[in-house]
Amino acid sequence: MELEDAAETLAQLGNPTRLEVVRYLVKAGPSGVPVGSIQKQLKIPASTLTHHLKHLKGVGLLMQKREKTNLWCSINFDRLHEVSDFLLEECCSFSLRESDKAKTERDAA
Amino acid sequence: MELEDAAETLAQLGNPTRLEVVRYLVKAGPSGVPVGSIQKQLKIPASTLTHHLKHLKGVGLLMQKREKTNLWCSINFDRLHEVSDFLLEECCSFSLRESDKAKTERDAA
DNA sequence: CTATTATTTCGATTATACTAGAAATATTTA
DNA sequence: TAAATATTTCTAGTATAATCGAAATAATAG
Repeated sequence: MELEDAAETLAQLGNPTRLEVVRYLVKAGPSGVPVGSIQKQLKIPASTLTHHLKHLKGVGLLMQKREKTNLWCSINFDRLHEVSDFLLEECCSFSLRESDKAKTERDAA
Repeated sequence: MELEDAAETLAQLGNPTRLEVVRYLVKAGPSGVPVGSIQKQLKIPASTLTHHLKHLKGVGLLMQKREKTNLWCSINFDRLHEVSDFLLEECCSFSLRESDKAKTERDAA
């Protein structure tokens, strides 16, 4: 994943309303939920929700599939993993050291 | 990690200049680098860099320590893990299924 | 104290994002 | 076709963020 792409994806995740939607969709699982259900459950005005869904779709985090009058939304878990992986790339060994250091410092206190 | 907190942290990571700084600091490791080194290496104007560092510090991603005239910057790896964990919370089992499904679809094609 | 180096504050410009009501469009059912 | 439901587009106000040059401030060394 390229830096520009990762930054754009993270920026989209960085809006509280959108992150709430993402969390909701993650919990909904692969089958997803209709736009209207998200709107009612999270109490987001329809036009605002559409706006945010467009953003999430734009960075590939959201997949949509029409069924009758409902538009079903689901999270692209692979994409979520990609951005998460970008953040942790090459830092895990350092991270362990930091955690250990922090723990050591806490124990000493 | 709370949603509002995670969103704010992700938003800060969602700026390409800041993400570049973060990546640079991750590679620099726990010992970190002085502000001036970041500025020269990534060719970011000093005032712009200060602005972004303040943001990263504000969400706890950046730690700073003065030594002589230099201000050393290092990444808070634990914090980076926290936000990464928030993204993947409760979605890993789904994610595997999605990946498998995708793989299956590719194999079928 | 002065000079040097490092970093920050100030100020101003420009651009982009969030929000949501009202109206429009799409999709299905009767 | 008409009615009902679901979703999107349009529009506009408001707010916040990114950028960076110039000047100011810190911190050290001589």
